[in-house]
Amino acid sequence: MSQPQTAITPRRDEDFPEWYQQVVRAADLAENSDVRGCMVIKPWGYGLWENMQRIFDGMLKETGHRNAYFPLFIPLSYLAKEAAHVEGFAKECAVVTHHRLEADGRGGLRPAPAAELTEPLIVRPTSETIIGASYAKWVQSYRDLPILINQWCNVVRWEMRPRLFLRTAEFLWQEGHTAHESAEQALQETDLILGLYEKFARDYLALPVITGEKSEAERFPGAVKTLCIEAMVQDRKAIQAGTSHFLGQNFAKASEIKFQSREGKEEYAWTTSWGVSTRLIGTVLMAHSDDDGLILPPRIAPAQIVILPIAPKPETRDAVFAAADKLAAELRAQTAFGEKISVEVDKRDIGGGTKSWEWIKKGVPIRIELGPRDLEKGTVAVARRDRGPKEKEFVPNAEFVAKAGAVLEEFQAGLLARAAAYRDQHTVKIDTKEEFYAFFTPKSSDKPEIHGGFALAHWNGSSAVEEKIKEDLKVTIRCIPFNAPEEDGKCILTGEPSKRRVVWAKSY
RNA sequence: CGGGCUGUGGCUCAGCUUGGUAGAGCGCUUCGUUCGGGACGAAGAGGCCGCGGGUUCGAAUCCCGCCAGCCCGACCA
Repeated sequence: MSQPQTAITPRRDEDFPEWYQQVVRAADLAENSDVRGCMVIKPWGYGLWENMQRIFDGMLKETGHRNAYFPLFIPLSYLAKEAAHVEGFAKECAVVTHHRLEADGRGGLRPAPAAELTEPLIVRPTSETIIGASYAKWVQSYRDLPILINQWCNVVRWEMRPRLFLRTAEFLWQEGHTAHESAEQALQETDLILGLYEKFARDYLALPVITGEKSEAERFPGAVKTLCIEAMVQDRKAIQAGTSHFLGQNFAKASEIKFQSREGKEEYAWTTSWGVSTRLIGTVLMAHSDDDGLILPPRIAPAQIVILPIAPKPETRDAVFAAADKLAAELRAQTAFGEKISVEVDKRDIGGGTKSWEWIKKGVPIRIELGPRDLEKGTVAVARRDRGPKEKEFVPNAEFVAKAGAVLEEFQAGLLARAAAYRDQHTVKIDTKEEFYAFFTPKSSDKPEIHGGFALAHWNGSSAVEEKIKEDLKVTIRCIPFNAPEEDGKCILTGEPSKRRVVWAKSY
């Protein structure tokens, strides 16, 4: 029987979206549920999320934030308080209208007409308004500020075109909501959080991201200023991996968050909000994985090392299993990144090759095979997920235990370097309209190949230009990057003068 | 919500044009041989053919309606 050359079909270069779906499935991360647009996150995928939560939650705590929890349901009238906010979210809200069911006389159930709510509730698409209502009660004086609260929760946005992790009707995220005495302090908070997001993405998810500000067209509904981190994934599209919003006094006015200032005057508070979601899982997948499946950064892998006992003969089984457990215990006593190494021993009675391939597809950084011959020689067979699937190295047992942490750290650094090199390779300065259009136009239009990337090009600052380019090419401004030097140039479309290049790309 | 396509064991699909008692591969169970890289053989389990109606002696197959999913457009973390 002839095996496919790669564990995942199709390959990335053949059909990237389909490849993505197959990797999600092969890695056992999640599956579609019977409810359209909603996903079941399976233990391996949820383990990733738990690690992300633990890490980022720690970063928030260190910077003075505390967790709280606000209701899932929001009175319809709350959403209506901020005009731009309504505009942005009204189209995708789930609405609760009844509080009881009754028999419909045909063996089924229906909402009881007598139990209709006087005011419908919406399922939160985000919580600015309901949290604002609480803050309005909590804040009287400048002495009550700042309020620095975060919540981990689910939200619902009724999406038309769901894709596992990237865009689902229900998703998990954290949303931070802060209120401050001055615009400066709120802006500082917005910057602080963006910095945390960048660090989290780079140091833990191995994602090199561009930080910057969104153009008006891409701004959060109701925000004065939206900052973001943008990553490039392997089809060279951009993906917004996290956003931090300066809300000015828009939501404070809508929710009546007022306080008496140091000067004794009544003033509106200045608020921020910011979030990252389970979309990060999809981002990590698309940034690092290959044609054999998922590749996980060790710092977030639910298991960093898996031990596969090779017990061909029943009589060697007990000895091999015992040795595997012993090795696991020794490895767990070691550290990587200053934390205990996580190790799993897979004793399931299935074919050795099949088992190996399962873990390859799940993206475990290091696989250890331990068989009878190793016991005799005191070695282990080490395979790394960032090398070929059949490459393995026989290493003295003690030596591997001693250097396991260092290997994981090197693995993590390698992923980041590879992703950064890929991004840099596909980030180009473009100065003419012709070149710009050529860059973003695939050679085969019916089945577009992977093309494009990040284009750094000048822009006159007008939304009309953005709109035109979006219409022509489906390309948008991902951000106005912070690190870009000022330079004189001409708008890519109009030729008008421009002071700075912005990042253009197709996006998720 | 508009346009195109598809609904058949857990999964991927054939069968439908030309109606005649449900098929394959993978997966699953058991037994045996294997086992240091997706093993092989044998025997099994599993399906109101998306739902409802119609035509017919007879419908997975033809007709009508509905529902769901996928792809393409407008929206989005």
